[in-house]
Amino acid sequence: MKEHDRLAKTRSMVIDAIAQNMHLYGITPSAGRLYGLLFFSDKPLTLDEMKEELGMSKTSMSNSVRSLLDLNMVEKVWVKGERKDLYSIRDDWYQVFFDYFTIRWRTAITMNSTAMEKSISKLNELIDDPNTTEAVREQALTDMKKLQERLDYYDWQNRLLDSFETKDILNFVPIEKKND
Amino acid sequence: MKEHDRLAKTRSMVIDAIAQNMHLYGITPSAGRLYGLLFFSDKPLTLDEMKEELGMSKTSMSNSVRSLLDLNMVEKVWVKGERKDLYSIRDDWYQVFFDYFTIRWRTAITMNSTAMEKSISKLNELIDDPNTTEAVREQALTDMKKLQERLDYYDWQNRLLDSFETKDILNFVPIEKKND
DNA sequence: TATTCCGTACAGTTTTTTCTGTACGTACTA
DNA sequence: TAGTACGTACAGAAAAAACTGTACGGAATA
Repeated sequence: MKEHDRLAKTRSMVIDAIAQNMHLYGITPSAGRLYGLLFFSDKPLTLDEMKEELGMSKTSMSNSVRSLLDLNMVEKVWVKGERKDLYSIRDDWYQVFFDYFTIRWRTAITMNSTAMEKSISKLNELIDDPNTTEAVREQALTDMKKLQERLDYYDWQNRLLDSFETKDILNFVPIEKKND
Repeated sequence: MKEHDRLAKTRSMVIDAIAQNMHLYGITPSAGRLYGLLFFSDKPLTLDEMKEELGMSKTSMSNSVRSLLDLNMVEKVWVKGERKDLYSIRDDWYQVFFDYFTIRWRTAITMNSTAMEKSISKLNELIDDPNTTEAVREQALTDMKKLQERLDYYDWQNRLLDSFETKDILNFVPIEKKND
């Protein structure tokens, strides 16, 4: 069985690396290991198989799978005559990469933008209020300028994310590398 | 003091949003709050001022500042005749954004690529070994193909990151939005 | 040189997150 | 309809992370 060990060791080295870096996607190392397992698996796996393979509880597998599903990194597969749910890795890496930004970054940018727009509106009220002292009005104007700059930046980020979502970015950075 | 409260409330709303979304950069909410504080501060702050403002320990401030420094989100400022270290936010947002990918993503991609290249090399040995059974050889070939595909994907990511690092991306997604 | 002040390493505590086992709702089977 | 199998909600346990106070090394001051 020496040769199987060599194969397994090779796999686990890669899985370790993947698991360790999965935090970039907000995924725990455990879910990262699961992802690595699915990466090498040539057939979809059930929760019980995962549990068996990783020596963890079924509940953990269920949760990990969900977090991977949320990011479209994994998909549920239907297999005729199989009662259990089956999951396999989604192998269009580029789409997964783009989805991550659409799902996580877009949300964050929107949240921040919304808060800042609300804030700007409140600051405007404050500035227009005749009872506001000059010192406060000045401060409000300074804050508003900062917020406005930041909103411009978020607008840029949104446009970058647009190019991900539409895959336009691939015109600029093509999948096939230029042969030069 | 009603007007100061309104100003403060407006700020804290924005700071909350920032703090909450800072996890995208692998920054804790606490460090995120600090970042928000520095965002609005019109002068560099000392650790003691931060500690005072956020009601946390100086040690925490020290750690938070370091994590922000690591990502180039904050910079140490020298002020004549001041013994304490002063820190202010780096306000070239775009650069900060690019730096994040250079610092965190590039590292991760390199780690994964290295592991996979090593793995491929081991698999090649296994394939060349005359003692290897046919079943294992086949499996090794399958694994190798997967790893090779993944390496191509990492190469694409690296090229995307190159365009960030060189700021070439700004030719594709310009800071100034087109007026259409 | 002695003294004071500053930032951080370190160890211990608190808080948060992750993981597990049990229990339950739903869907398939007989 | 009763029984079985599956996935997940929930509560508690274990592990990890964040936070604090103390103590120390190094730099500025006197």
